[in-house]
Amino acid sequence: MADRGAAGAGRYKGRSAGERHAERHRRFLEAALDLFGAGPGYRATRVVDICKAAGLSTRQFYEEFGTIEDVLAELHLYVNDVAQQAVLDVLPQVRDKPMVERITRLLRAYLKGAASDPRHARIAYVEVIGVSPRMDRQRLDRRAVWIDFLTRVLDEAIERGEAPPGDYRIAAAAFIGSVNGLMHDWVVGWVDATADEIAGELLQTLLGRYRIGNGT
Amino acid sequence: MADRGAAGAGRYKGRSAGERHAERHRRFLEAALDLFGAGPGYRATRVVDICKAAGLSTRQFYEEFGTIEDVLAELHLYVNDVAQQAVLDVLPQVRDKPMVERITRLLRAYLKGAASDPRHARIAYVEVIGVSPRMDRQRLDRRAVWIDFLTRVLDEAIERGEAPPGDYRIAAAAFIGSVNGLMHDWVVGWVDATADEIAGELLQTLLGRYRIGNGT
DNA sequence: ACCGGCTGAAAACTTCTGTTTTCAACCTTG
DNA sequence: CAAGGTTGAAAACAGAAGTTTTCAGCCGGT
Repeated sequence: MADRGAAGAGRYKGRSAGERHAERHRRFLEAALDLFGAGPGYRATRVVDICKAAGLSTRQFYEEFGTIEDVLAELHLYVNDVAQQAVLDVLPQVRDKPMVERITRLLRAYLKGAASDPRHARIAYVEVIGVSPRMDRQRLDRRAVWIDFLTRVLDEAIERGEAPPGDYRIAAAAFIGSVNGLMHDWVVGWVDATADEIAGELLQTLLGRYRIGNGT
Repeated sequence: MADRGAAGAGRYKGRSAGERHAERHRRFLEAALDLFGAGPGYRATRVVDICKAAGLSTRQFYEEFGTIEDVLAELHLYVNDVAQQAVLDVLPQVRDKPMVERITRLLRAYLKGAASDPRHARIAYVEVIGVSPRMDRQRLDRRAVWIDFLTRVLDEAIERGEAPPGDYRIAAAAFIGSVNGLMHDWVVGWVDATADEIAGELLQTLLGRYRIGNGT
């Protein structure tokens, strides 16, 4: 009885089990990004479609994910992270700028991060909607982060006297709703406008609502 | 060979075939309004659930509707009609009022018509989203009507000098997106606010965006 | 009272997908 | 080069709904 267990998590084609694992995970995610974001969409995509696009088998799919919804959830977190990182990247550059410019640049950074890849935009604003209580929960969690962020920025605008004081909790939630609503309509092609026009429109909405610039 | 065909579309329990037909149609719709709008929702409702709630059989269901989606489509048109009628009802009363008051009352009327029955609100802002290309088409059609209406009201505000002139086509689309986005979040419980607060918020957004009142 | 349409419940049938299993070919290690 | 893990494709299996059919009983006209 030789040491059979030694081959347990053996190497294969030069890579370790974990590496092969991660590689397939990535291939599944990329296939799903195409299918969900530029193909038939989440609802119309079957497990076998993802497998075919990834060049892998269903058995391997179930080795990586529990359900197809897990794939969507992971993609949702990912596209959100990309947008968030885009905002964080410009944050230090606008620290000492006047509020109007600051908000303009932050908003532009967000939209660039969220929507320069149309597949990302479709997943973030269209495909994740109305899927399940679990996905709703994840969306709500992410939304809470953005509301916090927006609230902090606005509070500072008030402190600096660049916006009239007041309680903007509902207004912040409303603006997030506006972004989601407009972006949805834009992504599905109901609004005929360029990305810049969309950004300008959201900016007008935000500045107009908070009367930023004329701190009465 | 007597006149057998005479019994063709006979009466039954005092009502004609058409009346019995219409009655069942109505019962299916009411059951679905409850299930979609206050129960498990459209996605989680099965044909047998509607039948059970309506006290009818699946065979009768398929005599009235082709698919469960037809039921949703009919309810969507209905709840939209209710909201539209609410707006049309106040229109004559605000003809000669100043713009701020006019828009305030129209918006309040809309929200009252669309959301005083929570089942209606849920169907209009939540359940119809992301269902199918066919439902998307119907949503788009209804949305176009609202954009037309809003554009007409705003053009008149400009004519009267109560808003600065400009091209507001994108802005109108954006506002509709805002309404849908905020109402969605509110209906699913993500925004903790009263109906009046929601109305006030949307009003601030609209007036702020269009600078209504100070026709520069 | 009888005949035939109408009703409502249940069963049967169908289709679509998700999920698991099988199997032959393939790699790596000892 | 033999043994045993690894892979990928296909087949088998399972389950949930949608949809159609059946059938016993009810109703209304002749």
